[in-house]
Amino acid sequence: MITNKNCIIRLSRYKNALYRLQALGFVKVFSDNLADAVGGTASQVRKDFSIFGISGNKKGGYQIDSLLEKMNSILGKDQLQKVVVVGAGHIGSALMRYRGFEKEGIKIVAGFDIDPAKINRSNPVPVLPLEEAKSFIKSNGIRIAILAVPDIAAQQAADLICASGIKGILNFAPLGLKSGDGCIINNVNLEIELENLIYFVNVTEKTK
Amino acid sequence: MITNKNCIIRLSRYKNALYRLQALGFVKVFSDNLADAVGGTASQVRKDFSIFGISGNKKGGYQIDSLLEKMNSILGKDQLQKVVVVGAGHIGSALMRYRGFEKEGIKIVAGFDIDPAKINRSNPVPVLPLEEAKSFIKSNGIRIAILAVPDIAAQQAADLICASGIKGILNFAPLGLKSGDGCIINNVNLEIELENLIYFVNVTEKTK
DNA sequence: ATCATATTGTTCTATTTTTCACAATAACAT
DNA sequence: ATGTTATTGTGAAAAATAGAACAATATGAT
Repeated sequence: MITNKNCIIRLSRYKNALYRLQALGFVKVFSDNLADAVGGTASQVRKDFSIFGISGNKKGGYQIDSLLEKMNSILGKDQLQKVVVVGAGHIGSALMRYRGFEKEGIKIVAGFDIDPAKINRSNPVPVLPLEEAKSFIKSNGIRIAILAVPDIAAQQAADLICASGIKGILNFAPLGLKSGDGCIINNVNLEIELENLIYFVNVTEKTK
Repeated sequence: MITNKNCIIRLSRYKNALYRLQALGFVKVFSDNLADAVGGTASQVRKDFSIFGISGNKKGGYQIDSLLEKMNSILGKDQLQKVVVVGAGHIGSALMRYRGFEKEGIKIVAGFDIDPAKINRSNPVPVLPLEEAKSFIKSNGIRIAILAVPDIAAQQAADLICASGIKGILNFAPLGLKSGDGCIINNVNLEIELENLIYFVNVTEKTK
């Protein structure tokens, strides 16, 4: 089993680059093309492919359509992924309206909030009371949730949805969460991302 | 010079955890407390500190306030960071309204968009025409930008703001950008984050 | 048919990152 | 004062990751 997160992230990037190349009319691709496209080395592309059991043709490179097929299968994109958003504040609402997930086979099917003012059952993506989250998640077999609640509420909300059957949480709360049982948490911390960027901008300024 | 991005990210996490501990009334902290708080090992906490030249007291742990002072200085948080958002769509607008940056000393001072319908000069965070970005960035000495435009427009927008003096871009467009000259690009790719989460949820389901 | 060439796939090497282990030592107890 | 203990700080070991190198080989040229 592959545990290298960066490796999986590269796989996603390869896939995205391949779609762009395909749209431009390319049918096959070489490891160095792909390396260029995602900003890596040709060696690493081939190494990654080898890890995933993807093979090409000596001197002939890789067929883009068959590459995409394999990658999509590895990434679990052969079936629509239904996702819920917990927290309908600025970030949560923006994610519910964001169209970028559709082309990736990811569909946000509902949002949840404790604030009655945020409830709206007739939205394209309905926003429901948090109390309904458990039954909704269970009856729809949802496994993935996006958590976009204020940090104070984050752990409690995480516990709730984990107990409801959620297996993976993309956490936007600026706070590390404890995940009980078999629930995986990936953090997207915008403050930290910006801080990080600021740090590297500062140090490169200084050393210049 | 430290080039290890994860190390800097951990530093931010330590800092955030320290603020929480401080709010709870703690005055000093030990490496294993911090490790618990951020989900790491005590060894790594001490090693990280050692890398940054942060030292504590044998048997006495670390004084939280002095730790925070040093970390904030390393992370460049001794001065307010002014940031602009390019692209006032769902994500861009949500970021402009997001309050979480303030407490980190990060202030979004303006947004920019090409769509005249999005322009609003009287907003708390004004949204201005993209044509004004260059002069605004230059005259206000902005170094950091958040890029939240559709992928088609991303490279062009990145080039524009780099040429205007931006030194670091937090890129939300689901696309790797080429950065000319001395501009650093950090990518936040939500589709890839979700894909990654789905992958790991799938593999842990299978192996269970 | 043979040769030259381009490209993969994989092994081996180098680098980076994390973890372990323990000496040094400050605080506390007796 | 002396001894005991808890905790840091760091050097060395281990693990993980990335990169280089090159043999294998399919393709196309002559």
